[in-house]
Parts: sequence; C-alpha cells; structure tokens
Amino acid sequence: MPRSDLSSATDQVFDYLSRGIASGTWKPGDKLPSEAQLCRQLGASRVTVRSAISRLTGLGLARSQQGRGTFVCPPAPPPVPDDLLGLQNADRLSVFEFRKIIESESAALAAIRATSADVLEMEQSILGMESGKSDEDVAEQDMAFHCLVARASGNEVILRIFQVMRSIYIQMFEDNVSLLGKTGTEHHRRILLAIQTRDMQTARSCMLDHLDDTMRAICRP
Amino acid sequence: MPRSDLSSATDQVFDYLSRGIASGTWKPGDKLPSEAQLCRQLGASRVTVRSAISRLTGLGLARSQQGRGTFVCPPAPPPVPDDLLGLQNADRLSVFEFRKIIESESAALAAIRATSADVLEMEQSILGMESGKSDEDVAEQDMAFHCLVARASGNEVILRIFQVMRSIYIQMFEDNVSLLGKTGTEHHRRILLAIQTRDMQTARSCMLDHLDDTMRAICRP
DNA sequence: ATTGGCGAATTTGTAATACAAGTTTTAGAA
DNA sequence: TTCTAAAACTTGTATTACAAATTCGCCAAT
Repeated sequence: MPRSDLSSATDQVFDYLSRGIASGTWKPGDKLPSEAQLCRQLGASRVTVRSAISRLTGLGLARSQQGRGTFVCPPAPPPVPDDLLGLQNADRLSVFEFRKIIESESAALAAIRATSADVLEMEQSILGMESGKSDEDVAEQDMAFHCLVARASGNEVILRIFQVMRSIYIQMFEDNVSLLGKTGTEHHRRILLAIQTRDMQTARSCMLDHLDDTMRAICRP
Repeated sequence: MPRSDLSSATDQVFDYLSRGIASGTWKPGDKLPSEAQLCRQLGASRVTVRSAISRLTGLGLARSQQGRGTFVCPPAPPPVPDDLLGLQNADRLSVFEFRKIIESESAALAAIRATSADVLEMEQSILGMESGKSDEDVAEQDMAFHCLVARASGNEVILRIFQVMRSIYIQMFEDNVSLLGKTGTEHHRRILLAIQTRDMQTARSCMLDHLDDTMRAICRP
C-alpha cells in the first residue's frame, strides 16, 4: 500500500478498522481478521497493519492475544466524569441529601410542567415496578420513574445532572436491591397523583418522604 | 528485547514512554528520542518501538512527523463530561433555575455547617471583589464566593457538581462580565451575614434574591 | 560576509522475510 | 469414542532494505 497524498497507509488501515468497529461490522467480542488476512485484503504490509492495530489497542478499542487473534473490546464502561470520580465512595447521606434537594424540586416543577405523555410513562413505570419479577427489574423501574420526574421538570440541566449521577445512584443500590422491595410503588403513586393534580407542595413533600424512606432502608440494614 | 514473563516488549517500551510523558521528562512540544535512539537505549527492535509509539499516537499523547520526529502532544483540551456537552447552549433560564435550587439550599446548609475558616475565606472573597480592578477579577471572585458556599455546605456531592458546572457558568458570563459590576458584593455580604448568624431561612432567601438579580442582569441586557 | 542552493545525514513510513511463542484444529492411534 | 501429538494458524519480535520528508552543513556565487 503506497502512501496516499492525504494520509499515511497506517491511517487508512486504522480508519478502516475503527470505522468497522464503530459501525458494528465487528461487535464487541468479535475477532478481527488476522493480520495476514488484513494484509491481503487491504494490500498493506504487516508493519502497517500492526501499527494500526497498536493504535486500536492504545484507544482500548481492541485487544490482541498471541496465538488467538485480535478481539474487539466491549464499549468503555460508562464514563464517569473525572470531577465525580471521587464520589464513588461518597458517604450515602451526602448523596441522598443532594437527591432530596434536586428531586423534590424536580417533582414540584413537574407538577407544573409535566405533559400527559410524561404522566403516561410514569404510570407505566409504576405498573412495571409492580409486575417486576426480579429485584433488579424492580430497581430498574424505580430508577426509571425518578428519571422521568427529572425529565418532566422541563429543565434540561436537571435531567443531564441526573443522568451523570445515575451510575453513582445505581452503584449505591448494589447488594441492597433486595432491601427495597416494592414499598416504593406506593410512594411513586402519591408523587404521580400530586403531579397529575398540579399540586406542587404535595409533590415536593412526597418526594422528600420517599427519599427519606429509601435512605433509611439503605443506610440501616 | 526478549519477552518478559509479565508483559510484552511493546508494553514495556510503551510504559517507559508514557511514564516519561506523564512525569514530565518530556514536556508537551518536546521531541522524543528518535526510534533508532530508543532501540539502542532500550535494546528493542524498531518494530517494537514503533508499535509502542503507535499506541501513544492512538492515545493522543504524541504525534509523529515523517522526517522530523515524534513530539509530545499538549494535554487534552479541558474535558467537559460527555453527558454535559449538550448543555453548552442550554437556555440560561434552566441553568439559573438549577443554580437557584442547589445554591439556595447550599447557603441554608452552610448556615448550619460553615466553619470559621469558611467564613474567613468568604470575607476575603468579598474584599477581593470590592478591590478588583478589571471586570474579569470581579467575576472570578464572584464565582469563588459561590464555590466557597458550596464547600461550606459540607456536602461533597454539591461541591463536585458545582465544579463540574463551573465551566458552563463561566461561559455564560462571557461578554457579560461588564453588566454585573460590583452590585453583587452587597448580596454576598447579606448571604455571609446570614451564614454567620446561623440563619438558614435568610441565607436561602438571600441567595435566591441574588441569583434572581444576576439572572435579570444577564438575560435582559 | 551573506545568501543561495545542493547534497548528505537524520528521521519516520513501508515492505519483505524469518523465526519465536501461544493457541486452535486436525489427524491418527489407542 | 477419547486422548494425544503434530500441523496449522496467529500474534510477537528481529533484521534488513528502501522510500519519503525534513534538517543540517558545506560550498560556491554574489
């Protein structure tokens, strides 16, 4: 593969491979064609192909194993912003204090701004929580409801912050999902009712009560 | 360079180079030793050295130029969390609504938890704001005060979120620093007084008033 | 002395070949 | 059928060679 005027041969092979990974031609866990195959297919030398693959491994997109081949890595774990990395072990009270501030006000705003579509999705979330089989299912629907409230607040900043914190919230429930059970559904119903009736104060206080209950369940096992 | 039991030769060369970059042995813009030099120094073949350098370029740590050499890249541009990138152009009202929720409650918590050291730093921030020459100085001290309140809230989550949002707040004041002036100092004084006297309600309402005023100054030029 | 150009030395980019080392597959024997 | 060992395949490393781009120094001409 001779040099192109615009980019090096290595660049071209790298583009070919990274594009293939990004587009799903090769999915996580898949084995890339062997270096010899790529040489034949792309008309490049092994040096060029290996250089491109090294770049892939540098980016964490693939991993080579001597004797086996080169495999596509699973997508990077949910990227937690550097500034929030220190929160991985933040004390639970601080996290719940934060949630109480944000989510109670989100519920109040949702009481003003929620659309009928928002309400419908919240209802479905509650139904899904009631009919959830495993603890994981219930926890997922639980989190989904809170996310819907954040969205219904009509404030994009609140929603984005919620999504950033989501992984930290989830992590906090690890090994505690069984403690929650379905007691939260009743709280969710009350919150939704307040939102439907446009009752800001009640929505806010119900969310506060709900998070207080959840905190007690988590922090005092 | 024969294989080690623990890692490949490429890994070792890569570690050597990336460590050198991280530790500042080679600073941004510096030229790394030529491939030939590295081969001699490390006793590795050029294939191995080039493979390691390819990984560096994949990570964006270095850039190779034919005929010139390989140069250390400047550190990555200020990392704005992916989830928050969409907020760069978020409507200002949403941002201020969010700030009002978080910072009013932060002020209330600070009224309970602020230490004498916190209060001292807040006083210094206010003095620095009054004596600030340029608009930029004033704006910087203004932001510093709000950051101190977040810290004095005693909630690590609140502080971290503030730091994440900081760049977005600052960006919002670009081209508007002159509109603020020093009217904020009076508000800051009132907030600090409420914190000093442990008056949660007043601290909260003063912060709300302050952010309302700021929003009016920014959004209605 | 300064400037100009030209060629040599450096340096990275690509290729071809060879072998080492690890894994998988396959063929054959028990 | 099952187990074993050889063959085939695959990545890791080394060596050599040349191409292409840049830098440097030397030398000549002005």
